[in-house]
Amino acid sequence: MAFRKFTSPLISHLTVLVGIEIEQSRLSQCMLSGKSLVIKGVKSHWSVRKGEERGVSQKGREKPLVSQKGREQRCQSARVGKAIGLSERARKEVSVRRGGKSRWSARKGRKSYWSVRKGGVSLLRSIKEAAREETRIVETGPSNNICQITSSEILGAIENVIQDIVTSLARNKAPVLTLVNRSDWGNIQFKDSVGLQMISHYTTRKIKSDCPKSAPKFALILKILSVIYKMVQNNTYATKRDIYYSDTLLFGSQSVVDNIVNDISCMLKIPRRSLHILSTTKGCIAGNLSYTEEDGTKVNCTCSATVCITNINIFILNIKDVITDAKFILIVEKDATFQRLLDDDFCNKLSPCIMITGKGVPDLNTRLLVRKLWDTCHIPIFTLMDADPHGIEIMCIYKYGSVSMSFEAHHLTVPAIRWLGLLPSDIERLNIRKDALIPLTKQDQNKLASMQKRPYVACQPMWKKEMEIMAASKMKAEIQALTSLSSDYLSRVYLPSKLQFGGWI
DNA sequence: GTAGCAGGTACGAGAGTAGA
DNA sequence: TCTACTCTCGTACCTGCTAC
Repeated sequence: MAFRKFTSPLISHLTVLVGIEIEQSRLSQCMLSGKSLVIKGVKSHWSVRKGEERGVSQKGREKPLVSQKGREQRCQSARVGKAIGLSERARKEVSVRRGGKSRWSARKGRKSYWSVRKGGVSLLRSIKEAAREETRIVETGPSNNICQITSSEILGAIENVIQDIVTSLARNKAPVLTLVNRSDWGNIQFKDSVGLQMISHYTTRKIKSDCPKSAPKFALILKILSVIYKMVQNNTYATKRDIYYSDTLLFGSQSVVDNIVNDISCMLKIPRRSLHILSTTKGCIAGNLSYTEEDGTKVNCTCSATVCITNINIFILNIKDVITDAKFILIVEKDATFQRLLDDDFCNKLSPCIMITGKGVPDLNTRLLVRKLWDTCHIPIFTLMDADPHGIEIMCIYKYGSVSMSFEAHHLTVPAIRWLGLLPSDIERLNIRKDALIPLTKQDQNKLASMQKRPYVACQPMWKKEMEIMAASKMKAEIQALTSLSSDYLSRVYLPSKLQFGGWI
């Protein structure tokens, strides 16, 4: 009786939150017998398993949970925007660049940074050497196989969480959810071959259902778990934004949903994409690359007279038949620079290559794609970032991952990535005008100082030196600062020189 | 055509708060 | 008082809409 008295109202509340109808009479039997929970009212994951055996319908994937129209509009507008070529800002930049006087000829005769290196090696040779170096690095790393998690495993993991909650209720204990401290550097270790990685004995935090402070979060976690459960069952997809808009009053703000989704992903040890939560297309790719998507669609990113830019979507992980003659991959921080290099036909002019931009901080899809291409092609990957603390930060996210997503580092990082530019030492070496530079703000300086303390900086003495140069000069520079030298200095001089003479660190 | 704003993807740091 | 946790704010990048 005591069991029923305690569990009935709570289970009722719980089932409303979770959206899963649990047969109470069977539940109590399960509690006593230790058998699995009986869940009804929604399609059992067993039927999903059977569906998997029959083959999952593509149609289901094309029918997300909510806001399908809105997402399609966003993706469509992005496609159209890219297809027409330059963005508004990029066009503005081009107009500003007109009239820029080249200073390259003026620098002829001055002792060059490059001349210090004994005899310039050819582009192909230096790149091949770099590739061999990267291969040696990755060989020491862990397996690169990205495991695919089945729907039944995901549903099972969620059911285990619910079962633990119900078991606590049955024992007259307030249910508690245990989450990993994702933002704690103490839970992170640095491995040169992987990047930032979560340690096995990480610290956790408790989300108690009987504590006024954490109870709302406890409920929201269950709510989102139920959303994920249904999406996995029905093979539908949604963005975090979609989930937020499904009940804005309940969630309050998008950041609440963002945090909980990441917490759930970390708690279940299941990547976010496997939870059927995807991101709006953000990254773009162009260059010497073609592949076949999971549904058989052939995608050609090859740059030619008509620029072809492909948006990076959630299904990038399942691409096959990757064909490329590219000698290297160039990751560009900003979309404006990406567009400018496409205008200059950089992908074909120098040597066939692939260009990728994550438009600032990269989303998961872009990071997955970089990793996928690295695993598939084994060609050198270089980054072109602003010479400021945020540029370095973004590069580190590609190379070593982020703290909060360290539990997925194996699938997202490429430690072999090299910093091609814009290096703080380039600012003085190229004699970039002072008025093209920007003073470091106090926040920039704080960020730089905190980054210098990070574990991966210790094993990158060249990076450390560049950071020290930036800290000492108290100045930063955007990639666009190179246009103060000449309008096409970046694609005509800077990048070819860097690639030819191995100007990366 | 341009500027401003809202909203989208990320990230981290630090202040504030509640509980032990 | 200390610790753990949450929330806010700031950074980067972008697009789309609206008013002028």
